[in-house]
Amino acid sequence: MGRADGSGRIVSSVDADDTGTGILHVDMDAFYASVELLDDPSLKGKPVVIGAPDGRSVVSSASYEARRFGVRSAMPMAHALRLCPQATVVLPHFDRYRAVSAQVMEIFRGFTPLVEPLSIDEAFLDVRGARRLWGSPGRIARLIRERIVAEVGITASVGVAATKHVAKMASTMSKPDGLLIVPAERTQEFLDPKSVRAMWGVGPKAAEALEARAIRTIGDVRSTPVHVLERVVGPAGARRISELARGLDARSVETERAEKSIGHEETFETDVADIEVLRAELLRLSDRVGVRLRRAGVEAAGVAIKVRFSDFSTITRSATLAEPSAVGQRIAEASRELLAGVDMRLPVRLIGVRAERLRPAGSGGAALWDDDEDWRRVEGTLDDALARFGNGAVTRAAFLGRGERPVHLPSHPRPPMDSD
DNA sequence: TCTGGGGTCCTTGCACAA
DNA sequence: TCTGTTGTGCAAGGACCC
Repeated sequence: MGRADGSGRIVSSVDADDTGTGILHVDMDAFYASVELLDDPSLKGKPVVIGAPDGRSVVSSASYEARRFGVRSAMPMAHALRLCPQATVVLPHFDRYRAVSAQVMEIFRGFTPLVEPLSIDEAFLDVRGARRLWGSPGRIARLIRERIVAEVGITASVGVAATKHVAKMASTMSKPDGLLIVPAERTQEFLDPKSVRAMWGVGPKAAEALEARAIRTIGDVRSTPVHVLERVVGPAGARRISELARGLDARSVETERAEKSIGHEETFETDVADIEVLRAELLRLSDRVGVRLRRAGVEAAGVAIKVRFSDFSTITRSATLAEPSAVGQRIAEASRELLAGVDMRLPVRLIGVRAERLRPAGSGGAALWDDDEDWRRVEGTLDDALARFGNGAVTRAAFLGRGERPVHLPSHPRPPMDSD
């Protein structure tokens, strides 16, 4: 598997066993900071913090030199600069990060088409079908790391395992600039002693609740009955962590993922109590959301707003649009109506708009078809439904126009208790 | 210390349809 | 006609991730 190398990370030796593996998790090291160092070599060896130096911003990324002072991502910038006053603060250049990210993802796709980008700086790869061309998963991981350094000039850490969850944990432990391989048969040995906090989906709240019941390691999770875990993290969470603790993770590497919502939010420099300023901000944010919806070729069936008050309490309000839309003006109208229903008891720190329940543009209609056995909802027009199922079979049908609110109808056989 | 912005998923409560 | 049951969708809030 791997050994500690004295710097806090655990890495595998060159000849490490990779039997039974095939999933790679590749994670770029201090990505934004690394790209900035690449573009300005004079920053090398210095503590660098990415973010806005003013007001209410937080740290987006920090070089490993800055991390030695305790600076971490998501830390308020003011706090970071108290810990490390000599740090160089660099404004983020997201377009540049996206370009470098695309370059790295292309390197991945040179080894396997099964690449699932998780965020701008990390991805899962399924290399089980690439053995004949490139060799074992461990060898592929080494080649990928070498190519990223040679062609992009930054470093990445890679976890190699039989499942996504273990691969991700392994890459985290090997950071920075490391490689950790967990052969399939040693998965349990790898997982058992790790803290529950290392598990995907266990954040500070869940970890605290688990630890309060003396469930501190992944091994403890494994030996705790699911019904006990359910009381701590709910039924879905219990099922998930119970399986992950046993090394079970059936999730495959997915190359396609449809966006489910698109939103924008903004924290004001100083809190705002003027409703007209808030309404203007909603229009501005809605316009940006509309542009992104149209670019993506989708419409929103719902709109949600988020309001964070000066005491950091946060509320959300959402509504279904009369008609799915990708027009900023319509989204703004809906947002303003939602805002009108909010109790503005305190000045506002942040306001946001989110378009939800996205669907392909122009697909707002649906035919409802009843053959006396089963209701079905068919995307498209009534004619589409008749063409598909035939006039004779359709005894009742209705068309939901784009302006109509969808009617709730079961898409399954009626339950036995049905009384009509 | 004083908390960004982009998201996803889960839980709870309510309303509705049959 | 009314009621209990069940499935589903919506709304709101919260945890979590990068």
